[in-house]
Amino acid sequence: MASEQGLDAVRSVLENEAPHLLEKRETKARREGLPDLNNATKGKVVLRFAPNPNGPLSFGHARGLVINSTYREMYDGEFILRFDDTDTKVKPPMLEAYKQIQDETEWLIGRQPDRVVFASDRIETYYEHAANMLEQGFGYVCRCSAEEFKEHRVSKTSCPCRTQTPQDNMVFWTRMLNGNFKPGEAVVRVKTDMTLKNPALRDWPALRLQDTKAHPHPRPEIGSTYVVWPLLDFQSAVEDHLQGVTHIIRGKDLMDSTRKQTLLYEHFGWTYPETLYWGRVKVHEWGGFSTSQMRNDIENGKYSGWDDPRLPTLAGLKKRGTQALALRNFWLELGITQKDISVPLATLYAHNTKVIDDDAPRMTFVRHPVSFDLVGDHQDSIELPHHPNHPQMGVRRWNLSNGKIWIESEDLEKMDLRLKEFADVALHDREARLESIERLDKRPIVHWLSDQNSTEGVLVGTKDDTHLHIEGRVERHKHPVGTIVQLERVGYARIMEDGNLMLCHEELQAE
RNA sequence: GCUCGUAUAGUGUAGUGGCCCAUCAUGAAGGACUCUCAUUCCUUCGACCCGGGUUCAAAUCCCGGUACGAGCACCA
Repeated sequence: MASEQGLDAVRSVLENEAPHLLEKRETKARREGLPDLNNATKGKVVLRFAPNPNGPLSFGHARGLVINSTYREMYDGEFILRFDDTDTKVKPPMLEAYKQIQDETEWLIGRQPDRVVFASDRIETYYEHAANMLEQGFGYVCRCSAEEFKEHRVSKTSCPCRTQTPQDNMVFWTRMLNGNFKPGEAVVRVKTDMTLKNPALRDWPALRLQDTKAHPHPRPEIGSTYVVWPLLDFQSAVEDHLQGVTHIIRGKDLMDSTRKQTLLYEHFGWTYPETLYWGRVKVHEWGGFSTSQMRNDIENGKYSGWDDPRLPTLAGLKKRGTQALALRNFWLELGITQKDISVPLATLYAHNTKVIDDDAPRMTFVRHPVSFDLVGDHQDSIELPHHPNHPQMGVRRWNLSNGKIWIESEDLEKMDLRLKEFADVALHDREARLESIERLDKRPIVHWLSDQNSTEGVLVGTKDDTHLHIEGRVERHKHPVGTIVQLERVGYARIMEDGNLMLCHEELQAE
């Protein structure tokens, strides 16, 4: 009917016979941004992000920062940055990382955290809760070796220490604090249930001993002060409660941690925060990087530092010109699904391009340049816009009075070229003969450089795990260090401290 | 092995029983604009892991299978 009499005819029939069918269907709106939090009241939400400062922040850390701080904005709540620096041997903190992480946090989320907490400043507080736990009988000092306890965990049997009286436990606890035990000889456990289905939850360890003489804490004010240190599950659980954290959003690798901590909260009579998890994210182009592996590779010279652009650190990404907003948009788009995913860098680059293109002045870089002499009448100078879509950004003026120009060697295959914004030329030997100022035909348009307005320069970048190093001529400019420019026909680049250019989005041209 | 979790286009993502022959982005291909292989815009391509069940109705709920991931550290 619609095809024969038109839609209007159909409509009029419906109006008469079934008007309700014409009512606008309410289409499900695609959800914008992050989903609502459970049990969240505006103004009362407290979130935290708790990295170990054993190195600067990496790409993956950005997720925790972005998601948590975005919820802070959504609910007008509080965001805590907490340094979980309670291990001095396996993953020892790095002193410089404390400040760097705070700086990077501010860079990424655009504001300072509402609170900054150092776990290593709060050891006495954790002790109080440990003592409390022992006195109340839901914790005990276990003097079994790790191997011995493992057998108990597997066989669902209690170890001999489990039935000690609170008094005995307090005696052992004091001896732990006094350094009468060596690391490995005693540990404080939370009494749960040795028959729990999940073996990970059975009487889990809460505090242990560390040889802080041999491995002092890197913060000088802490150093070797303490020998008893809380483990993550205990420290984090107690601190979350003390700080009034209402929502925890973290990796699903910590799901069992939530269960362990919930058991502890039950003992203390506390209510566990709402918890959300995200799955693992891999980037196609990056293998597995661990903080300790990166540290090794930096020390042995494989990478130039934490800001080596080949590294998935925030510092490395920043050096390549990745914008904080692009990173935020990227993580917000992924959301908080529990799926394990693998994303290509192209996705991050797409976000970055959107952020930078409007503000990126155009510049010219001629790779593998070949010089030509202009032959024919031409003006002494030309003007080029800084940005084709934004005339208000002004123009750059090139001087052509010495008649010498540079062209990319890759463009020489064609003899007839259009020098962008200038003239049609024909190449012969090292001469570029002017054929027309007006564009007359469809010959390819190439970028080029006036000799007087360019210097030798280097374009660097990365290709997989190697450096890209392209010699060429770079246009003279007055942009400050750090400016993101667009090298026409080449790509976006960041102006570096040494005056060279760093490609923002690796890929193309394996040279 | 035990425990837990997840499965929607190439890659991500929306979707919590009917508005879904499935959203949005990215990607790829084509096109418009442009004196950049940029930006912007348009078009096209492409998916509900498998098998049962519940229901008038299932991507959505249940069960089973499969796949992938994580935890079972005196690391975080």
